[in-house]
Amino acid sequence: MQPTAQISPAALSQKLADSGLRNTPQREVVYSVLVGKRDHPTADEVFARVKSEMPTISLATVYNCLEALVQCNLVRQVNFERGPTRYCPNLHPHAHFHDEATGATYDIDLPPALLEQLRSQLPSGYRASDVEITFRGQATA
Amino acid sequence: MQPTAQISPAALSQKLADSGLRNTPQREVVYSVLVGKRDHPTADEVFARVKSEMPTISLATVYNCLEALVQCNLVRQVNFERGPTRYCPNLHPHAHFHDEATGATYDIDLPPALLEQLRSQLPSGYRASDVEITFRGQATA
DNA sequence: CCTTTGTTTAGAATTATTCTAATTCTTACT
DNA sequence: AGTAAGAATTAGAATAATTCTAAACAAAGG
Ligand SMILES: [Mn+2]
Ligand SMILES: [Mn+2]
Ligand SMILES: [Zn+2]
Ligand SMILES: [Zn+2]
Repeated sequence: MQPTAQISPAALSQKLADSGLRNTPQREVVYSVLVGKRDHPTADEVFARVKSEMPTISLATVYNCLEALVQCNLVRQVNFERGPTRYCPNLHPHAHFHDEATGATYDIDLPPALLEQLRSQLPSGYRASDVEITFRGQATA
Repeated sequence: MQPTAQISPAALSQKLADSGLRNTPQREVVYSVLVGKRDHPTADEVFARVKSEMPTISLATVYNCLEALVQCNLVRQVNFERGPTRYCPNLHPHAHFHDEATGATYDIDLPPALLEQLRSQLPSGYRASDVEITFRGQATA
């Protein structure tokens, strides 16, 4: 759960450019907030964290920035039931564990072979671009 | 994808009673609509189908009935991203395939051994009461 | 019957998110 | 530099799914 390799501002700009998007101070700070505390915050939580660094930013902009980061594949959206969307900058394929008691979310690494095994369960004709795995329960650690 | 074994009204009543709930005509028709067409309908879709049999039912009641059926474990809720909750009367452990193009949802059976393998990936201290697996992609069948 | 408790219902409220339209910023040309 | 065009930001309104509220209705038990 240690902070992931932060990509450089230049790399961020490049990734955005690859999707036809510009870099902006808002996008940089939203991204840095996400990598700074990888606890799968909601847009509201990101907003609160970003405001302390950039008090004039608006919630709409936070939503826009998050959308931009998702679009250029620097951030993943994570959903539990109908709760607010959460944001995850961990790009390695991984599953999520949602602790029902505390609401905390943990990344769970999965061996690629297991993911392949899962995919292989699909009947022919089903082409999956993505597999999403969520554990729900209680973490006593 | 054939209609699953319909449980009898008596069994439905029993299941409801087990959770301290009564059976009602509304709950029976909501349940029968779900088993009648197992395409993972939303509450709105259930509402539309139920209305043709019971035109006076309200949307609030459909939500209440669905909640009751979920509570007594006759129906599962299924969510894709932030879309409206869908309802599934297939009680066997299974995954879902969500066709991005058509919006259709298919049940995918999984060998219990594979589910066990997934669970075994959890670090000690993580007790999962539930695993949820969703494929996203395109079904050409 | 009468009471209690559960259920249904219509409509209001809530919540997360998206949309709108005005302003500001960047970029690229002249 | 000066200007036009396109992008991004912003505040606030709108939307959509769901839940809540409070009143009416129904069933069950004494
Ligand atoms: Mn939760
Ligand atoms: Mn879809
Ligand atoms: Zn994650
Ligand atoms: Zn299903």
